[in-house]
Amino acid sequence: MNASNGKVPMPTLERLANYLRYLLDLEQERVETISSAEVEQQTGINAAQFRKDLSYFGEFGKPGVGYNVAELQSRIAHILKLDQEQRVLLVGAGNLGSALVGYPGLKEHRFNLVAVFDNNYSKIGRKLWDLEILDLGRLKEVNAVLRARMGILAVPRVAAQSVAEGLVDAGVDSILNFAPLILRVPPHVVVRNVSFVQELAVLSYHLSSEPPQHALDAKG
Amino acid sequence: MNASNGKVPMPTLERLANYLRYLLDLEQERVETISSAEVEQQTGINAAQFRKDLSYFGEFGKPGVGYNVAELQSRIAHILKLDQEQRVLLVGAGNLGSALVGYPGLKEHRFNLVAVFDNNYSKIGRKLWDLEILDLGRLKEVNAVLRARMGILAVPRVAAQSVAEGLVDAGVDSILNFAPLILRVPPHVVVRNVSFVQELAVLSYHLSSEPPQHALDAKG
DNA sequence: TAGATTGTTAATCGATTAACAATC
DNA sequence: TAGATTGTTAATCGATTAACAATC
Repeated sequence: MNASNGKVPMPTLERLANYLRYLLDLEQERVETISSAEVEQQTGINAAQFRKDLSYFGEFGKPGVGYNVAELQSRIAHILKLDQEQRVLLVGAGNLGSALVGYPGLKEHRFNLVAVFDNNYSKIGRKLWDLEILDLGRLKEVNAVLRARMGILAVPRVAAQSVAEGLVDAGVDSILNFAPLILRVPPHVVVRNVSFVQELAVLSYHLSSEPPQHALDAKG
Repeated sequence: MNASNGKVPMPTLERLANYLRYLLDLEQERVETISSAEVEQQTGINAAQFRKDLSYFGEFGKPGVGYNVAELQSRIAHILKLDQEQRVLLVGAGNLGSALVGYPGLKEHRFNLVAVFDNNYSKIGRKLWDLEILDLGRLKEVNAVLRARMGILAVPRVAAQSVAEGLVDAGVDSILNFAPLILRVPPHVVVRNVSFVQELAVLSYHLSSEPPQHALDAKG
């Protein structure tokens, strides 16, 4: 049910989520079948790449015909476990945490934010959207009941490592980390990092070579 | 001043921002010198990797001694253009946009959010923190004055492609995109994508193999 | 059947890591 | 000088792409 044999490259997993996004669109547009060449046209991802990515998980298409959109969509969703509820804990009820709770994309993909924690007593007990903000100290106790395995870390950098340890102690083994540091976690825990500054820094680097567009911009 | 000769691998650029983060810490702790082996200890990034990453940009250390923390910090900041103000336009004054304007990490790295745009008339004219929300239709006009080259796209998916085109038309050539789609932009424009759902999907996938931690959790 | 397109093997490309001569 | 650590070359590893036999 998982990757047939060995391990799946990380970039493949990342692309899988992209394919899914496009397949959901195509389903809405009542498109029944697509070929890998059409996927390349839509997404810009090489057709061979697409077929190779799928090959880690089995056979999905018919030679000479292509892929059934609905079937492929549902099989990719299944591979990524997006066909079942995933309970998620959020730590950090600041601006970012608030934006995440309000982000509809999570619910759409069946990620269910089941609790929000903070250590700031002026926030504890208040509501973030429809969720009451809980005392960070209750993390383990609360998750003994909720049994979420995913956690989102939206706290300041200085707090991140210790909160991560708290999450792990509470049974979380997948962490989405927004704090700009490399977390130390036990080997069974998977961490994904999102760093706005890193992303902007990479963009900033690339500005160097480009000519300032304004100078060229005569028309308009 | 840029990469001596050829092109720099993307992963190298991403790591550069990480090194910088740790160097700033070390500077605060008054650490004067570090070796690549110490960097590996701190960050978990292979020492040879670190030296190789730097080698794309010149020589930074002294054999037998190591690297001067302050100098290395400032040179990496210079490479990434984080030693000068970068003006950034934000489009989308929703929850995410609001979180970004309030995020202090941007200012710290000299990213300056100079204007916020939205097309929702109930938002235009109101303030997001200290910035007035401007009519999206005024993007080009406003940026003719501000001359920002970076843009952040924090709008719903359906609007993203057309807003991206507006940004490019307004002279932006670096885009940080939070909408879950692959933007079509001219070749001179660089795009970085951040997708919360994609990140969570990759984590969700990995849950499969791991044993539920709670079951093992006997000690209290 | 003829045409189209898959799944997969082989070839290419690029990034990571190890090894080491140069050098402080 | 002896010890430490760099910058870089060479070896390894892994991911992308091209090519094609299998097959609908």
